[in-house]
Amino acid sequence: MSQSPGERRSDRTRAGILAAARERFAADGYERATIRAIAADAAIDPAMVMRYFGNKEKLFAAAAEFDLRMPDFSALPREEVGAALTNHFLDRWEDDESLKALLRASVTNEVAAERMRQLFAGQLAPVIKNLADPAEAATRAGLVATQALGFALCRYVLALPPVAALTRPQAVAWLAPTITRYLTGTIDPAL
Amino acid sequence: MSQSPGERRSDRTRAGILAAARERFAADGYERATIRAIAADAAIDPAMVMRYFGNKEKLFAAAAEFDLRMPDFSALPREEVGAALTNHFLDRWEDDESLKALLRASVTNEVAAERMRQLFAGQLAPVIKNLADPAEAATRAGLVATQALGFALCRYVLALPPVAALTRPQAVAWLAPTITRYLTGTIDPAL
DNA sequence: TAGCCAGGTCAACACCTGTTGACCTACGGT
DNA sequence: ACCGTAGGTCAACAGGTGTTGACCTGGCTA
Repeated sequence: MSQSPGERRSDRTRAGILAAARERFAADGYERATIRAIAADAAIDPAMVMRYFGNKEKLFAAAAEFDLRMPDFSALPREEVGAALTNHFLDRWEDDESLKALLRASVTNEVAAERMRQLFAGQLAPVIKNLADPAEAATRAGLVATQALGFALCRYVLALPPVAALTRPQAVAWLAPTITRYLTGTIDPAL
Repeated sequence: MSQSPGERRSDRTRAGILAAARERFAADGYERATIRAIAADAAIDPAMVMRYFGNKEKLFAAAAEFDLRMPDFSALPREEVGAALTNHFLDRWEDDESLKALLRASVTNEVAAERMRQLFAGQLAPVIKNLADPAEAATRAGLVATQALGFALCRYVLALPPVAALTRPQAVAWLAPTITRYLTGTIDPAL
């Protein structure tokens, strides 16, 4: 039953399925990405996907596992945090298709939506706790999410021409001040 | 063949189908909203949907027809435009499910995505032409879209708790300065 | 009153989906 | 040489999908 951690032969196919799944989910969303198509991309039988992952939901859960890899910003000067966070988001978005898969799926799939919520509550909010009043961290994380996800949606998913055309420095120049304000702007207690 | 514009008997069912379609598309997205379910909601036979709208894509096109109803902001003092536009977006979002249907669908359906693009290019950008350098209007419209759609996504679709919990005045207080900057902020020509 | 036709029903089609279980195959340990 | 088993194939299932065409029906007009 057990085997020493040298690689099993199945590890490669398992990884292949996951890679294909990430691509398909990212490109097509949850319902249009079919197990048959994913299996075909991985040059494997659809039944293998079931053997390895149980069912489609679990496959998606495995494919959309995602770590924001938030750095520690607390050493940076306060006025640079916004730009650093903005750059980090854009980096993360561009070198890992999982986020696109997660975003596309979370709009119609409740499991994916819940994972999206936990991403911001569990990975972004804690970092913000080190930068601002911890009691306000969740709200500030939510506001950052609106701008980060909105930009990603417009640029990578909808491909709105003027947004897709922005260069990286332009994008950062526009977004960073917004993010900075969401991180550090004062909250009117009268509201 | 022709008939005076007094109401046909079919107008009511046609409207019923459209209302049901809007609800379903808004709640489930394009692929999960089935014609059978829409027909059931409208208490009608699925074949009627086909008779009236031809096919599912055309039904969606009819259900997701949407007018932003942009007011003329040019009379307002410049510093109030951001808040006014923010409020207008929230109003529009909350009293018409078509926008939610369009957003949910546009993430996986290319026709819907194209309609979303035209919404901002055709209805928002022209208004902005009256407020800023017309050459920059498209870019500014795109930036506004990132924040407006991102906020709507987080609040109405994903229901991120901290974003869903914001009161209307709080939401406006946070968003309006962002929108204002996207409308009027200077663009560094060096980028 | 007869007949036409907009408006509506019904059953079926061809296809695609996730999922299952029976079967094959090659290889490592004995 | 043998056989157990991890890894893989194949064909089929049950159910849901968009879509179609044949058929009914009730009210208006001639």
